[in-house]
Amino acid sequence: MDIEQHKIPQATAKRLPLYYRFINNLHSQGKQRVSSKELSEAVKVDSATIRRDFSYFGALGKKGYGYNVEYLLSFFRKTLDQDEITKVALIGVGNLGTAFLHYNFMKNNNTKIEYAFDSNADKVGTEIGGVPVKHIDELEDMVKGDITAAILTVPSAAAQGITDRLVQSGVSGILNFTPARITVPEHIRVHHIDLSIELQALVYFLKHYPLEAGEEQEE
Amino acid sequence: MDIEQHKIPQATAKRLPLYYRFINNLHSQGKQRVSSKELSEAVKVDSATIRRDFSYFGALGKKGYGYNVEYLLSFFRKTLDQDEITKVALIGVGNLGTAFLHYNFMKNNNTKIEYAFDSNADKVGTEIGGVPVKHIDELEDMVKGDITAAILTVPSAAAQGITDRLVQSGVSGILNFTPARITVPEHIRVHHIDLSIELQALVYFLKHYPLEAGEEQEE
DNA sequence: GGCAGATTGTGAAAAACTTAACGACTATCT
DNA sequence: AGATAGTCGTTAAGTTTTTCACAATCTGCC
Ligand SMILES: NC(=O)c1ccc[n+]([C@@H]2O[C@H](COP(=O)([O-])OP(=O)(O)OC[C@H]3O[C@@H](n4cnc5c(N)ncnc54)[C@H](O)[C@@H]3O)[C@@H](O)[C@H]2O)c1
Ligand SMILES: NC(=O)c1ccc[n+]([C@@H]2O[C@H](COP(=O)([O-])OP(=O)(O)OC[C@H]3O[C@@H](n4cnc5c(N)ncnc54)[C@H](O)[C@@H]3O)[C@@H](O)[C@H]2O)c1
Repeated sequence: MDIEQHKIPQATAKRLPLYYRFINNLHSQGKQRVSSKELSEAVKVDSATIRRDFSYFGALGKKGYGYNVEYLLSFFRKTLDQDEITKVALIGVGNLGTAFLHYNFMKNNNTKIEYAFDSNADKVGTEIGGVPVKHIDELEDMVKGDITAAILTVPSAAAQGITDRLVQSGVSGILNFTPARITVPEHIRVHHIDLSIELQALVYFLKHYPLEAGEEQEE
Repeated sequence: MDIEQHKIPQATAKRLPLYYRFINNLHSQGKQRVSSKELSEAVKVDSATIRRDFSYFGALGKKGYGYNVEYLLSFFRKTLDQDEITKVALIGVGNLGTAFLHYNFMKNNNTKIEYAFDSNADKVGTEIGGVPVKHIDELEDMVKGDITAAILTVPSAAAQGITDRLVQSGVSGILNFTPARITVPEHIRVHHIDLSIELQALVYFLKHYPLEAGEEQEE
């Protein structure tokens, strides 16, 4: 299973959850079939790209017909491992961390925030959005063996230190919201989401890349 | 100025704010010069890529020496228009919106959230993080002519409706945090930041693309 | 049963992006 | 002064991703 999976381009892999969500929507609406063109309009991805993406998994559709929503859904559910839940920890229950805890990532999602951690005694012991907030000293004990990935929303000065501890505790992926570019061993995957940079980049594009008719949109 | 700017690859443009931030840090630390290799370690971008990126703007460095931090900083400040402030509005003062309001985007940044808007009467009239919260009915009046971009943090059901009103009011860029893929006229730029998808994609990569020594990290 | 129209899957081309490699140059040490 | 250890800018190669365009083939209808 894993050998063939490796053939799937990373760009495609990143779009899979997006496809999954929209197929899910269609299914809830009772739609039976969908074409790459329709899907394209909904998710704002070129229809040829969608067909190409799907084709990496074999022939999911039927010529002249399109894709069967039910079949597509069950296929993606399997492919995205929607049936097993991945446990996640969140570190840093501040403004951003609290917002995430209130948000139910489980909805349409195979991930669950099991624990949150903070160094602030006022927050420890509370429960936010159904997630218990633990003291950061308990990090290693709670995470070890159980938690696959971590969401990092601590102040940037603390980012590297916490990262090292997460790595020590066996976490294999980190979603880093701090502006710090953290250093990790090679087998650990880090995705950076840098909100200030996103905003600045948008503004830069507005000024320097005025959109003409027919131009591209970004992710 | 704009004609030549268009030669800069989008991938490069997205990295500029990142470079700017780190150059700023170096400058604060009193560092005089920096090499592409050092910068590479700090921002986790290949040093060849950095040299290539910088070279789109001409010869910013000196062979055998590196880059002068002071010069680099002033160059990027100019290029990223750090001297003029771009006014931004935030729509939807919920969990996520509130977190953003508390965060000072002005710090190291040329953007300022001028107003926030919400439909909830309890929130209207308050001030969060120094930003006044207005009623959504005032959107058109406040935004018109004054605001360049908007941060969208409303429930996804409201996203398209608010988007249409933003477009009507002359906003030219939207940072969309809702899962809805909004439709806009061609001259409007939308960047989607879809946090659920980011988390799901990370998990997918962990399962299907285990990192070997020497492999790549994602943004 | 057959035909018009729709839509896929994909080969091939193009575009976009990254990386390697190296000539030219700087700074510093002996 | 000459040797040594960097370092840039850039050319060229490599890689990844997107897009075009169309034969193959299925649907839906008559
Ligand atoms: N809030 C935003 O909109 C926003 C935007 C962009 C980036 N960020 C980044 O996200 C991160 C969090 O931002 P925030 O606004 O939520 O900050 P915050 O100060 O509100 O929250 C940080 C939390 O981390 C906790 N903390 C501090 N040190 C800790 C440690 N060593 N171990 C465990 N917990 C610790 C604090 O007690 C606090 O609760 C920051 O790095 C910030 O730069 C935030
Ligand atoms: N909170 C998260 O961590 C998170 C994560 C991923 C995605 N999102 C997305 O971000 C968006 C906001 O999430 P949230 O958790 O902040 O939701 P929320 O419900 O806490 O906040 C939404 C806010 O928008 C306001 N609102 C509703 N309709 C409005 C309208 N027509 N005009 C103006 N304001 C209106 C509400 O009063 C509320 O204050 C949602 O689309 C959500 O899916 C949030």
